[in-house]
Amino acid sequence: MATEQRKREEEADLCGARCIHLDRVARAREESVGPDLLERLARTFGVLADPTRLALVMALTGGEMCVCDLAAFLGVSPSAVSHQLARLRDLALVRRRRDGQMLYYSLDDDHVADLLTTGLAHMKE
Amino acid sequence: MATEQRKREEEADLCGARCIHLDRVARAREESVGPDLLERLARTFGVLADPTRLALVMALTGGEMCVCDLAAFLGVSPSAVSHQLARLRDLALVRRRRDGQMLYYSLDDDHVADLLTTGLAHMKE
DNA sequence: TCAATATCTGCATACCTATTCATATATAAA
DNA sequence: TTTATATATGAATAGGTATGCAGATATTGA
Repeated sequence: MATEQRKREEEADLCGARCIHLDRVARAREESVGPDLLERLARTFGVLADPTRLALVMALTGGEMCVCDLAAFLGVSPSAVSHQLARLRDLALVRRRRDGQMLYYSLDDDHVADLLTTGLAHMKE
Repeated sequence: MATEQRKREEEADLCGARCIHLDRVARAREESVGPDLLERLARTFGVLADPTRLALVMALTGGEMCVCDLAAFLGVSPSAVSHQLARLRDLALVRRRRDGQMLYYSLDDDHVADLLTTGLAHMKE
């Protein structure tokens, strides 16, 4: 970790920029989160970066739905929806409940809906 | 718009799923946002979907920084940072202020920081 | 006006991802 | 146990994207 920071400082001299405010760069480093958390957070936002999948998540804010409901709503194949749901599950954005042959999906917690409302609030300005 | 919904309903019969809860699908449609807004929102999350660019935005939560500061902090070329900042500007996530030859970037509003904190809160569970 | 610095942008490439198809798994009913 | 339905998953492909490089633009100062 410390070696990586050193490496970055050296590269700073090589990349042609010489106007660096060392204090601000240092503070940004102190406040920065670890690479693993950063990676996971980026993938979480990445899940919301597709219109189809975003519509899927927004639909679930109204309550649980099964895979075929979502496929009908989105106008895509159940297979595509299942792939997308697997990504959402992998990042713990949704959870599922089995009832017979069907699986009902819902949002994992309130944070997910919060992200949508905050994002929408930013649009309206 | 109405024709598009009809099309989706027809496709629902073709894609092999027959367990549809029409009421839930209908409600999801009523509550859904327009495709343009959906597209823009998806691109907004997409901007936050890259670890490097996410680190960039998080750095700006601590105050404004110029391009070379960010390049040094991230360990990438000023060119790459500039490309990324262009995307962030395009979606109004950041704004810039010129002072002489340098451009200082900062977050556009509090929503951006809110997205980060909500996302991080979701990680810690 | 000319040179230097900081930033921007078009192009090319390597990587990532969304979808479809085919197939596998799981549950229910006959 | 066989069949049908609902969902999951691996592989392949097409489209999107992050990056670096080269050149362009903007501001400053001589």
